[in-house]
Amino acid sequence: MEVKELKDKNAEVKILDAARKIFLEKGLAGARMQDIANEACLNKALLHYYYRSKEKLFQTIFQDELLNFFNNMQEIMNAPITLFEKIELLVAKEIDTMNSCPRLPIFIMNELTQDPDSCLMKMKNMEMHKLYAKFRNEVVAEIEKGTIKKVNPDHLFLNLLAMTGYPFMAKPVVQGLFELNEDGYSDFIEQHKKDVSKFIIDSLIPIPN
Amino acid sequence: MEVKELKDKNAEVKILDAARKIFLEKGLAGARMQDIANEACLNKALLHYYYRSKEKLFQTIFQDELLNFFNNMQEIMNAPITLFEKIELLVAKEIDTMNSCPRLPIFIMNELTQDPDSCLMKMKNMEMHKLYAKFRNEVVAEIEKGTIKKVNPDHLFLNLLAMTGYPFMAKPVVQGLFELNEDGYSDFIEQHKKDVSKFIIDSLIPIPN
DNA sequence: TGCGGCCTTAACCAAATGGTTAAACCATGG
DNA sequence: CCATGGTTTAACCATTTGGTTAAGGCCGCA
Repeated sequence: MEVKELKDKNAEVKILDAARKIFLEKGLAGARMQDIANEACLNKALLHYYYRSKEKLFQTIFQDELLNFFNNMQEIMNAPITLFEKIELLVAKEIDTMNSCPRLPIFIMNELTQDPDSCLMKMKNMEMHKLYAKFRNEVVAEIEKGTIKKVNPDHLFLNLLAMTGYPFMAKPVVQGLFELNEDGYSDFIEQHKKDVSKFIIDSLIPIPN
Repeated sequence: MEVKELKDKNAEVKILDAARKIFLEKGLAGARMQDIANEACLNKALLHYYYRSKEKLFQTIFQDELLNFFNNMQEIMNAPITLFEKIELLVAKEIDTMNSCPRLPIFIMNELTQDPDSCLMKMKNMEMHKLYAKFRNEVVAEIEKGTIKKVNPDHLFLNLLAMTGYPFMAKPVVQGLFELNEDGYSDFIEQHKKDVSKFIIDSLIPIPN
């Protein structure tokens, strides 16, 4: 029985891993069930045995990746650290996550764009807004204390997400624009991590009188 | 002859317009030739008559949109205005362009990700790097004059692109996060336009002694 | 060893999809 | 008024694709 369970799990996991890879690479519309089966070294019928349809399999993967995508945020938002530390951590961890899976952000955003209604629902379910409210409140509090400049927290947070996510979504453009090969791109991203933190935090430090 | 030419153009243009709409909406893999034909109120065979294949039709559209996407940059980079004015103009015009076609950036980036090799080639053809070099040189010059802080022009420029492009690419997330309906989103983007310019320019102004 | 139930697969199916073709259409010029 | 050229269409075709099924395999168990 143990051996069988192991095998089961392996089959299911193999499918999931393969599906993740193919869907991330080609998106829902571009992915073929046969590609996933090949990637998993399994028969196509297996996919339908474990997951009823392409759509179901996709939703399984997508839900997972969406959580993955916003996971760091959850942790960091609730950590007992200063605002500046939160910003630094958010930037660093977000970039690290994407570095380990560069197609994640463009995949997520593209599929969400294809089906924005389900997006709003999912984000409600994940209580994204409540999560973000913590950040916003802290920014407002710091402004009232006078420890940071008066800025709009919404735009601040969006800019943070933008500067961390965009370099991955626009990877080919970045490589073309700055004439970077793969190694050069990696180095660039590593610099970018520090640059973004500094950029944001500098923008918040009040002008000394 | 005039009438026929008019008709010709109308048919070709109708196909192109329809294709643009469908491809932008669903991407290359998700778009169906029949969808395009329906959208254009024409027979599917017409598409193949004017453009040999789906791939050819797509390339026509894509090349066009890529130019459209980087068009503002070209103009503004060469204008005889100050660096700060260039930054303001870049942000404003880039956002205006995307506002009139919100799916453009995610479409471009997603398709480029699907085929990064052709991306590098296209960007070489468009001399993007030469175009960007103008901006970089101006930043370096201003730094040497001491009129702006010492910053890395590459990251500065990437951040500019990121903050302008990301809000459109991540539109569903932005709407979910800040609980915005369509009107609220439009207003938010309009604020964002000003916010980003200010954010960048403030980050460049040297700290007064 | 053989029974029984879950796994796995090759073969198959219907629908969708990109693409072709041959015939009809239609304005123009002789 | 017909011949001619490009233009438009309905019907058709081959392949791909998501999905099904029925037969066999494998494993623990008696």
